[in-house]
Amino acid sequence: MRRLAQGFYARPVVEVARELIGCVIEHDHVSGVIVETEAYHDSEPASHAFIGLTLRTATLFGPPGRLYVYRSYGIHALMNAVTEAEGVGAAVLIRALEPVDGIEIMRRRRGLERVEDLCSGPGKLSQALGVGLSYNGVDLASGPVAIGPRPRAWRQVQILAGPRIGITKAVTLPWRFWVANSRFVSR
DNA sequence: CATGGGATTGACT
DNA sequence: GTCAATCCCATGC
Repeated sequence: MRRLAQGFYARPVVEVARELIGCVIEHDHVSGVIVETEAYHDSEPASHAFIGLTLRTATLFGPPGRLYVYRSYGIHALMNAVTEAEGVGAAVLIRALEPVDGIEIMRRRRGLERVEDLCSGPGKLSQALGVGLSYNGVDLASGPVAIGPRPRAWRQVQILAGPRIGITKAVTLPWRFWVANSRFVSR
């Protein structure tokens, strides 16, 4: 699969979050189309990067086009694509996929049958793809996880925007994007 | 060194 | 609708 170049990520995070909708994410022959994203930026308190550069946030402040993976609620691995210039802490959380390849592998990893339940949440899709904490910092342009451009059929889909989910600060920013009428978005 | 919170999920009432 | 699981990391003593 042809991959998005680093320049794609080296732009304002909200723009990248919107444009990642419809793109394909792939790991080890398992793949899906991104149908839901959220943007996070160090200027607003919902972002992990808001506290500044620490051991945890180092990947966020690093070069764009890398993967930021962290553990949520002690249980789940959540995946983000790092954006903007090095030194700015900004990333796009991948929140849901429409499964494409390796659906049987996803079912085995998730222990579930329904296709709509495999990747319809940020913790679910990491498990379905087989991506864990050890992937923090890998380069999306050359590493084991790849993101490619929108297939032709996905170039015209309607994208909606609204408030982000599951946060307690900056709750009104409309920085969540999703495909209208998709059965594969979270919730 | 101890503590507290969290960008979630699945099970249960 | 409610709620617990579970662990990494930042912070404070």
